[in-house]
Amino acid sequence: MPVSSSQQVLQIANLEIRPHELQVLVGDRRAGLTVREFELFFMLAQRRDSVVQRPEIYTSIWGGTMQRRDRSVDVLVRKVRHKLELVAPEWKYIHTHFGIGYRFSPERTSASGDR
Amino acid sequence: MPVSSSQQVLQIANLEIRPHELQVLVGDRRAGLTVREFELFFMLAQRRDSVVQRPEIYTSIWGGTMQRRDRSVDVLVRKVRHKLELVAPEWKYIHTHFGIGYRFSPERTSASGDR
DNA sequence: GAACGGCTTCACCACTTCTTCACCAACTCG
DNA sequence: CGAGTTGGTGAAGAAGTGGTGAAGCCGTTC
Repeated sequence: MPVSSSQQVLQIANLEIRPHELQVLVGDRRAGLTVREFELFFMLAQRRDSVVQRPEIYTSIWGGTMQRRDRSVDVLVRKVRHKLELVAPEWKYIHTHFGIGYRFSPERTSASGDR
Repeated sequence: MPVSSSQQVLQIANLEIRPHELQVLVGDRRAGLTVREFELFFMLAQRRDSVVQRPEIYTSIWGGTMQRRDRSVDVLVRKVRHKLELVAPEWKYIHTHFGIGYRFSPERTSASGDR
């Protein structure tokens, strides 16, 4: 039977994203994201290289409308970044666009060892 | 006559899994799983290293749709883990992924660093 | 019909994750 | 440069999820 595109495994840069398992892998290492964290990361990854506005991110994950000054998205981004840094220290995936939102674009940083 | 792939004996780590006998062996020791327990274990073992979501496990064993808060899968996992620990105390086979499901990956638990 | 084994359900508890808050750093604009 | 706004971060309480032992149910065996 066919697999919907949202369930297909994504291979981006050094990442393997498995929607069906809610897993993000860097080589043989697991990022260990929670369900919410994965939803955020996957949602951004699907829109690779585009800036996604905060309210849109919020609605996509929590549904409903984001309140002004709600920090839920920021906190979630922080946690995802942290966990990814543990498994891929020399990479940056989520970039901040001040006053707008976030953008997923894998970029290698200037650290030495790649593993 | 030919044997379907799901009936082939699986050799994984220190385990021998015989689908046609519904037996799991560790060396010459039998795990002594019941039919249900074997179904669970075998189903996960066939998907080695992938995270299988709870509702999928449920459907695979009981059929139908898993109710929210249904603990059948958890309890079954508990029993399988227990019986395997009796025959292979220094191994872990079934790993929990919080909020998602379970993953079969044989790992030695004793104090010897490997990664 | 009593004993037994396996399956299901329940309740309690430990642990993980989520949400919110406060404080500080970074950025924008005049 | 200074005021105001936006994002980064750590922490704490709340909420959710899984581990676990045991009781009840059911069919089978003796």
